[in-house]
Order: sequence, then C-alpha cells, then structure tokens
Amino acid sequence: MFSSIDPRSPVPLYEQIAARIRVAVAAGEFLPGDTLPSVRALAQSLRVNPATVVQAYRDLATDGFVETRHGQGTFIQEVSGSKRDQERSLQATELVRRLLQDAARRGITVDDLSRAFATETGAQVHE
Amino acid sequence: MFSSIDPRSPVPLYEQIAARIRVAVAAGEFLPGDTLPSVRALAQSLRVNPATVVQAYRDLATDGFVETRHGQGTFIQEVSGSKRDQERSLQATELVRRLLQDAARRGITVDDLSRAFATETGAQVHE
DNA sequence: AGCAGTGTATTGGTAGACTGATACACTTGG
DNA sequence: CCAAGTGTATCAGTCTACCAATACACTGCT
Repeated sequence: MFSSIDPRSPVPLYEQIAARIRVAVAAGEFLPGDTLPSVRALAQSLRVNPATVVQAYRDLATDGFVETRHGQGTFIQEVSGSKRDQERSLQATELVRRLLQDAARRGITVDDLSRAFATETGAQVHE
Repeated sequence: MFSSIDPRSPVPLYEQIAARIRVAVAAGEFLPGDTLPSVRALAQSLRVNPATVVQAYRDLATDGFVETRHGQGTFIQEVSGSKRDQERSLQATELVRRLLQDAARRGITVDDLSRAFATETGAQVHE
C-alpha cells in the first residue's frame, strides 16, 4: 500500500508519507476512527526510520487530519467537511502568499502570475 | 543606493541584491548599456563578500537581464520589452508549477488555490 | 506487576545552500 | 609590456533541513 516512497526524490520522505496518507483518506481507504499503521510497522514496511514516520504523523496531526494517542496509536480524525475545507483554504492562502512574495522578489507581476495560473490550470482569470 | 540589504533576512543576500537591481532598472535608474558597480565596489559598499555579488550578477545574466564581460564589467542588457515580458512569463509559469505541486502534495485542490489567489490579489477567477 | 504494544524525546550524522577568503584570468590604458 | 581595473574559479566555514539511532514514556492486557 505504501510502496510509492522514493528516497531519491527531493521531496522529503515524511512529506511523501503524509501526502500518501491524505490521498488514502480522501479515497476512503481509511475511515474516521481507523488506526493508522504503527510508527514502527510503517517504518519497517517503508524501510525508513521510525522518526521519519513520526514526523509525517505529527504533520497530519497538526492539520487535524489525524489524532495520536500516546501508547495507543494514531487515529483518523473525525472532522466535519466544512472544517476540513476551511483548513485547506487556510493552507492555500499561505501557499499563495509565499508565491506572491517569491514573485515580487523577482520582479514578476501579479498579472504574469494570473496568466500563468490560468494556463496551467485551465481556469479563466480576469479583472 | 544599495543600502537596503538585510543580512538577517531569510532571503539570501544575493537574491536581495539581484532584486534591488531589477527594481532599479525597472525604475529607470539604469539604462541599457550602463555598467553596474564592479563586483568589488558593490561588495565593499554592502559590506558583503565579492562572491556574493558575483552570484547576484550571474543570476541576472542568466535571466538575460545583464551581460557580464570578463575584464570589463557588468552591463545592463538591451532587450526588447516583449522579450523581457516573455521571460517574466516563463518564470511565472515555473513558479505556478511549483505552487501546484506543493499544493497537490498537501491535498489542496486547484479550486482552493483559485479562491486564495483571487482573495489575495483582488482578481476574479472563475471557470 | 509485567509485558508487549504504542508514541516521544534527544542526539548525531549527512547533504545542500549560503557566505567568505584567496588566488586566478581577462581587458584596457599608459 | 605592465599596472590597475574588471570578472572567475576554487576551497573552507557555517547553518539548516532531513534522516537515522537510541533510549524513554505511556497504555492496555494478563
């Protein structure tokens, strides 16, 4: 199930793991209340250090995606769809702010970004 | 003129320098053919290592913003407005692609990004 | 209490980005 | 030709993110 981890990718292992779990939850492979594989089990399965899995789980917990209970395990969190939407929206805003800062530093205008965004996503943007 | 360099900023010094020059050119403080301060002169003026200025100049040269001639100096490049626009557009696309990848990794949808982009920039986005 | 399962905390090693120091190579003017 | 200006190349130090290794702490079951 978690076979798609690439140690040579520039993407950190813990991010790959967290992303994989997010997708699995979205796909309904996990339901609220389900327990994720234990830190050690998943680490062994992925041939990765337990601490790396811990970091992935911690990120998910920070997002409220998952709840960890010391000594018990890590559980898929029950959250309302609206709250999850709100969380994603917040993160999206953060990402976009970073984009705007990066762009400004390089002398790229908002218009340039709008056009690029439109072509890359297929969406239409206008003032 | 280049007093706005902050060593404690998380933004690398060479990026700050390059950005400052881009702005200066855009503001018309430099005209095509003008020579930039020498690597050593600017380095001393900013209390920074010459190699740091070199990196800034190299980045600008890679963008075609500037041309460096060994033994002579670094010159503002004469480029047509359209070519410069095209270059900015390319960089914008690259930034947006990175944004989309980052977002995908975190389970953030294009819609989330569109909305965030719209609110952050004031632009209107719709399908 | 003890054991086997779970997550947690601390520490160290590795790799890459950033910056500085130094020596090198090219060009121009006298 | 040479001196003084210019950019260039290479190496070393520092810092940070990432990952691994190890020891620790909590929970539930018997």
